[in-house]
Amino acid sequence: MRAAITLFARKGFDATPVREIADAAGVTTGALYHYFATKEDLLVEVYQQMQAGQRLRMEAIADSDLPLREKLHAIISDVVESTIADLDEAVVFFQPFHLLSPRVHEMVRAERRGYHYRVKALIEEGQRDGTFRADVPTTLAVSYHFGAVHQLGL
Amino acid sequence: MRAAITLFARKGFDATPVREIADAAGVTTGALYHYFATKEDLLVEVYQQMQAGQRLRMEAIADSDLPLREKLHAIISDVVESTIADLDEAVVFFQPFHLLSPRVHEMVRAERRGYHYRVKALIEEGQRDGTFRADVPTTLAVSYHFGAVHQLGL
Amino acid sequence: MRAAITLFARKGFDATPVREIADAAGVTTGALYHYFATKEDLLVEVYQQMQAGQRLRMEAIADSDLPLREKLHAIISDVVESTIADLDEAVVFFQPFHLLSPRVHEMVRAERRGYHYRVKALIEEGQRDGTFRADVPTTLAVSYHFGAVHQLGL
Amino acid sequence: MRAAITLFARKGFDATPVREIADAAGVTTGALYHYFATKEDLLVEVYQQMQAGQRLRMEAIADSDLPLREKLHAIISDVVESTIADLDEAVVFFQPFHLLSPRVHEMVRAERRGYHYRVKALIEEGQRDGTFRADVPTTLAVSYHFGAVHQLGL
DNA sequence: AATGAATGAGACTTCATTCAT
DNA sequence: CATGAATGAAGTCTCATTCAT
Repeated sequence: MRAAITLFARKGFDATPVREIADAAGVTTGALYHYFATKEDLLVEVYQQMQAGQRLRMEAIADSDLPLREKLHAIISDVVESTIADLDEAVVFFQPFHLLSPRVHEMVRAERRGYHYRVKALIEEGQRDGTFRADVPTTLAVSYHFGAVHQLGL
Repeated sequence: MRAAITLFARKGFDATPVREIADAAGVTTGALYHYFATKEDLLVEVYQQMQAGQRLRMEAIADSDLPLREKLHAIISDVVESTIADLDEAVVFFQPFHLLSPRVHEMVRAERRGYHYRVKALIEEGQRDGTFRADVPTTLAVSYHFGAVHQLGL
Repeated sequence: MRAAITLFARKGFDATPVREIADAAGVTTGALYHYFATKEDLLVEVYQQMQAGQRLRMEAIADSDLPLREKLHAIISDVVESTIADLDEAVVFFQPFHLLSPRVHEMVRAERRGYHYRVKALIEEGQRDGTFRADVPTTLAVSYHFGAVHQLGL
Repeated sequence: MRAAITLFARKGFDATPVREIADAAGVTTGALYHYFATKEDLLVEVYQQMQAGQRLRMEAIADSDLPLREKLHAIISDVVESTIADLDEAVVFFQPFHLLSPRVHEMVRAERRGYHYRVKALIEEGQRDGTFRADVPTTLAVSYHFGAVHQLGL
């Protein structure tokens, strides 16, 4: 999966032959197909692993007892830091996922929805208790900042 | 080129057979190859057309005699509007271009650099004459806002 | 298609690589796939051609104004003769078609049904007008004789 | 071997992966290869088992002290009955064996020859002592009737 | 200029078979 | 004896590109 991430980041999914992934990983294609039924399956598992990691870290922060303002700061920082920490992973992760198979597309969307939903809840909590301004649509705020962050990372 | 944009947006460059573009355009592959030497050439011309349009509109605004603040507003608005006006084009345009061929990559980078350079100049002008705050790195400001805008558009 | 018939007869469908058919036909695999979308498609067309020929000849006899007894004789003779005339074709044709794809299977069954139905009608006509014995189930008679003939041919 | 027969009957030899046979039999491929050196070997043993059974039953009848006419009747009946009793086995058994490996091919031919030889001997005995008509080529009679029977069975 | 059949390299995937454990 | 991961050759099919007409 490491090899796959690196190559998908560098050349894109379609432009990366399975053979090359296998070589980079030091296995034969046969062996690779022993563990991943399909090239797409490999992609799916890569995404799942990345998303699970990101979600877990976010939830740990959200469930902590930091003040709201610091929670949000920590969450955004985590995105920036993890992006920088593994650029290949980030490149794959923030790829226009509508180009990928419908299966991956739907999976990413679902995860993303959950992620945004949780962050939105935090902001709304802040708006209610006066920590944050309440005169801006929450969704817009979320999208705008994440968008900016992602773009910076890449 | 219209057909190519639509298909590249929907399925990605690698996943779009030349044959399909030709069919969608109502020509034969032979005819298509008469005008574009290569599939990649077609992509290059698509990018050039899109970039030329965007740059021209930006420069018209920058060279106008609007007040600085309104110039920047108009430029950003133009990005948002043109994104919305032709989503397929936008999807192709804001694709991670490092995945495309080195040739396209370099072309896009060069154009992008020029575009940012011009916008940065406007901001710096504003910072000098007191229109804008001067305590933020200009580059960061540019990237952050364009990043946010792009992300919103898609 | 000639090349395909020969090879399918000699080695069976599964055991015949597309490459080999193309070579035998003196074309490239690419060209072959230009005309037949799939290896299975090629098989389907081979069957259709064979069945159309056989049915046409049978119907010509059935619609002629020969006496009934001679019609049946001619039909059976035609099966024997065409079997001998092109053994490769016969080998493919009388293969256990349930092993082939469901699509071919169903097509062959449908044709076969039509063929048997026509022959059965002739026999029944003969039974009604006293030309043939009427104390044997028609279906059994048809199956028995065709079975014998096919087996002899192969 | 049971599993193999079922699958060979249903999908054909070439279209049946060893893995699937092993799974159906509830063993691992490794274990299967412990008992059969080759996929083809498995096929050979399947055929041998089927042929041995059929030949033994035939010889028991031929060596009995039934009258000739009843012997032949019993032999044909046995073919019909055993065909019906295990259709999967019959499907494999009456497959166009020239498609199988030369080794199996030759084995089947040899057995078949022996079988036919014995039956032919019975018929000739009957022709000499006047039980059967002697104005038909024996070989043709044998082939014709077995062919019909096989075809009916399948 | 247009056509579209042909090319052939290369992609994904399967599978009989082996072998260290 | 059994396991099942690993091997790698081979198979089907796709597709960018060419070229005679």
